[in-house]
Amino acid sequence: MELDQLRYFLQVAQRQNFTRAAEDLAISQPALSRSIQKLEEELGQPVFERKTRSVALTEAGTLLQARAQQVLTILEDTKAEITDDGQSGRVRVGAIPTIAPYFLPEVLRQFADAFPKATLIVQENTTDVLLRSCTQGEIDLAILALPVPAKYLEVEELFEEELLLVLPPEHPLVARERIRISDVEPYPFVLLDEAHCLSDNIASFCRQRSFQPVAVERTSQLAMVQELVSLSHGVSMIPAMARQLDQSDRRVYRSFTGKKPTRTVAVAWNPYRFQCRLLIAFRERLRRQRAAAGGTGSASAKA
Amino acid sequence: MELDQLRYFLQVAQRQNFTRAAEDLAISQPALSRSIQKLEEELGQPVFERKTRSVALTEAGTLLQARAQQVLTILEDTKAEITDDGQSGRVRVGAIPTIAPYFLPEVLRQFADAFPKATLIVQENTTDVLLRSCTQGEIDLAILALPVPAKYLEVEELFEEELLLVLPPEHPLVARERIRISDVEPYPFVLLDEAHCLSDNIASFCRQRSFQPVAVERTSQLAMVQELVSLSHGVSMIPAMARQLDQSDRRVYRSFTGKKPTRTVAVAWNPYRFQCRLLIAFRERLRRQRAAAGGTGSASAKA
DNA sequence: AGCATCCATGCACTCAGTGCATCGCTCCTT
DNA sequence: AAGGAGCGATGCACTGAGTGCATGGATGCT
Repeated sequence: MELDQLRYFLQVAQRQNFTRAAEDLAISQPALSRSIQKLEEELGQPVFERKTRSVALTEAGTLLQARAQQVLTILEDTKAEITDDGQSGRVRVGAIPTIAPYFLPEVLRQFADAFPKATLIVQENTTDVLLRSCTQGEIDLAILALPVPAKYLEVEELFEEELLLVLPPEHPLVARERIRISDVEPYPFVLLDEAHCLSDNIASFCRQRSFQPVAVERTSQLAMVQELVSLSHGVSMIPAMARQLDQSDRRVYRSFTGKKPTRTVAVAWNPYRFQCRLLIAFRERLRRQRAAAGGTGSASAKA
Repeated sequence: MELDQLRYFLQVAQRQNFTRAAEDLAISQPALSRSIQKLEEELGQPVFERKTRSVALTEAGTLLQARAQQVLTILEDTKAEITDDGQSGRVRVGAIPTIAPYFLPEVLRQFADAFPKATLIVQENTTDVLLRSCTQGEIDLAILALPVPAKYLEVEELFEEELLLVLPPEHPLVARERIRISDVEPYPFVLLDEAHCLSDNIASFCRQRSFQPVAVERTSQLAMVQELVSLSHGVSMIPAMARQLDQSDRRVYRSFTGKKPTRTVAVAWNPYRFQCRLLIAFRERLRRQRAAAGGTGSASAKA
């Protein structure tokens, strides 16, 4: 049994397809086939069930997948731990799409300046994918919004951030001095796909006020939501950090009067993995950024 | 990093010597040197400190040793778990020298009959070595006498066994109807090396009766103790199971009157490792043997 | 029926890992 | 002080495991 075999195996298991996995691994498909064959020969039974259009893990394969993952993570962490000089290394950050472009760039810039030898890798994905990646050691930490449904992960809250009402310029509510959450109930919403946790945050906040926002349209990007609001397709709620970067005058942001809707931004990581000094430094920077981001966010909301 | 490199590394770490390790691994010394060099190159620092007469682990090496051990054990167990058919496989048994030749052969014979496809490997060693081997996954279970000073190991008592007094035929105590433990205090003892736990068992038992046995001679084998007793070098105490196999009439065995000295035979194993069906079957056989061995032991003691 | 997709197999090649011979260093012995 | 033994490192040549290319064989889609 060789480590390459295990890496190959894991890729095939993930892709459920030899050809694609071979491409990912930058080897030829025959080489991959033979490598897996050899592994199966050694184990005395197949790890994949070859179906006509794809492959599936056998029982043995499922067991091997967990252990192979574990072994490779241990070795990777060991290597990191030994070579940890606090300066060079790799930090793989995951963030949800409604945070990434608004919060990360400044942190990344500062971090890259402070640690020029470090390699930063950013992955943008939905909460569930990020948490799985974090658990499996594919990323080192994830920046997302509460709630975080994950056992075995350490979660630290960074800051609470206001969700602002965004309106088309000609919307009747624009003229209002004070807007309460109940005031928006009659108006249709533009929301993100259900995969995005921001939709959950908004729905959850509305539910507390006993109404369900009616989505007339669902998009996959926050920028698209903003554009659709400008075109009067509906109203929406946008995190303060996204409002910061919005230079357009084709929409208007308003802070709610009374109890304001918020989301809490947090960082999650796998405490069972080795935490190199670079990682600890990165989390420290996230905490420092917290004050800044949270502060600006609120300030802007009041403006 | 390759698994072979880790295996090589562990062997060198254990032997503290490249040449010997190479012999163990059945590769040439240059090949081993280069393999380690490559490993060190990948880690960016040496794992061994080359001293003139031997090599020692560096800090990085110490860390790597633990992880490499862990990884190889996981993989070995995974393989065992996948290929576990309850019939074939390998069982590595360790036993202390004062149990091995008297208790194991019958168990091994029965087990080999019941599981002809299984491979049995027996290692005879002192308690501390066996426990370390068990923890590190070098053996699957260890048969020894209580107490077992090991955290992280599961211990199951098998049976309690009487320690018999063994005397030269012309010894004054031979004529006695009843011999109490205090009666042997004046006589010099022939004992095993201090490395053997039987010496501890005997010393501990005597200490409870407020005396320290005086050893005139120390040997490394129980058979040698028996022979020296025959030659009137002293008296000794011998486990009942060893008396069973002793056909000689050049020494006499006596059971103590009153509280009899005993030792408790137990089996220990590493519960964090995969327990293949063969292993479970082996332990089951040990338990069954318990009745037989314990029974015969006591019966003989009374005779 | 024809085509696309997917994994397995035949064949030739390359280079990483190995063994042999030897070097260089240190320590021990006389 | 000199010679020898022990130990790891290095030069060099070789071999075979792993790889890529081309292709086969099976299945499903249109």
